[in-house]
Amino acid sequence: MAESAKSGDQRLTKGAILQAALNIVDTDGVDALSMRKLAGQLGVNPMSIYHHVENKAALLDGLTRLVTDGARHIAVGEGTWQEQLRNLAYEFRSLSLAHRNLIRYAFASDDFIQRDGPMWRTLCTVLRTAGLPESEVERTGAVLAVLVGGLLHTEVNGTMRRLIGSGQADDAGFALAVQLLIDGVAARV
Amino acid sequence: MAESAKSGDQRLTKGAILQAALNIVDTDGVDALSMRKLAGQLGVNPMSIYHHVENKAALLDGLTRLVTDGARHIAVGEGTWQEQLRNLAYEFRSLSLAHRNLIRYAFASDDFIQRDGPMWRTLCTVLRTAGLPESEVERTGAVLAVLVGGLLHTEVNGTMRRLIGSGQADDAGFALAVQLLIDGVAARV
DNA sequence: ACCTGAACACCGTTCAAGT
DNA sequence: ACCTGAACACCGTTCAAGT
Repeated sequence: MAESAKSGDQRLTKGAILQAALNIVDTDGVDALSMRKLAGQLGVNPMSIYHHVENKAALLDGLTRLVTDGARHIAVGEGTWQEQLRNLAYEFRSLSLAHRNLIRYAFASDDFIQRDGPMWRTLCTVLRTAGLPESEVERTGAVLAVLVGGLLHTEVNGTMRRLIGSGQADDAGFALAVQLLIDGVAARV
Repeated sequence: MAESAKSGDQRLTKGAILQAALNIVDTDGVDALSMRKLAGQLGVNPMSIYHHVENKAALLDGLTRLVTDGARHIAVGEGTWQEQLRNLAYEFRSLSLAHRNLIRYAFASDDFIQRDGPMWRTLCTVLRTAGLPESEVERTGAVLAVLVGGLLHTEVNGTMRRLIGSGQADDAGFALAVQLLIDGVAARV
């Protein structure tokens, strides 16, 4: 189990570091990630890591970027703006659920939702095709991004499941929330 | 500045511990709170604290409960259900903004939004008077609680201000979001 | 009952020294 | 250029000893 990824390449690379770190975070959470444990996992001196990564914060940043790069290829479909909005929300969701522990950490930081990121731009485009006045597009986009983000944050940390006592709590809660938001937008076009 | 709260009472009390801890969190953030620094602030041996508080996690829990106890006295007014919902949201907001650093931490935990807490109960009551079918009250309540919570989380951590580049970004964003949610609920009654 | 000092098992990070 | 060991300045927490 330990001493992974050390067979062919004796050189330590940033990619290997990120991969091992993501592994720890995915299985044991962000709190379980320490430079020392990560080094142990890589079979390397703890200080070697600092030659490829500035510090622990930068490492976590790199992890977040690695995982959210999947957002660069979002297809929103050709349906109505309601369907496009729903698709976008579900894209955001599956991206978040793929690495729950990391995303839970990322939401706590203050720069997770990126202005002018691919997701943001798509969202604004959809709102424009919905017929929202240009002066309201950005503000509404920000609010929607933040609301869906918060929604996913509570799904990922288990709050949603706790509040709704049912089996399909997360799916049902997310679907209801998205529908509610779409209705809210519809009232403003 | 240091050695505060040690004049009359030589006995260490849980109340004094919580107060000093809240002070540190309010001014320097949750990460700046350590048992050792807290003890220094109280002019006491770090280990003395453990006679009044089980551990650091319990201390932070106590802090959260201390601050959110204000929710016990929420008045929602006599207006329409829309006005009541808006009032409730703004009560939640002022409670959150009073201790930004602590609330920022609390949102990251998985048990901040309490089912059957005073806020939850009020929310469900308002939804019933709005005419929402009983079978949907709890689920809708959960979703609204979670959405407003996420909204406040991003206001408190600065995301909202960053996404909307204006001066009154937080106020405008919150108002818009709440109106959008109310419209969403209106579409379901 | 309450307080304390020493100690344990950890952290992130710096820095000088090695190859 | 990359790696490493020792060291610094911190953590939370346990435990035996004091009053």
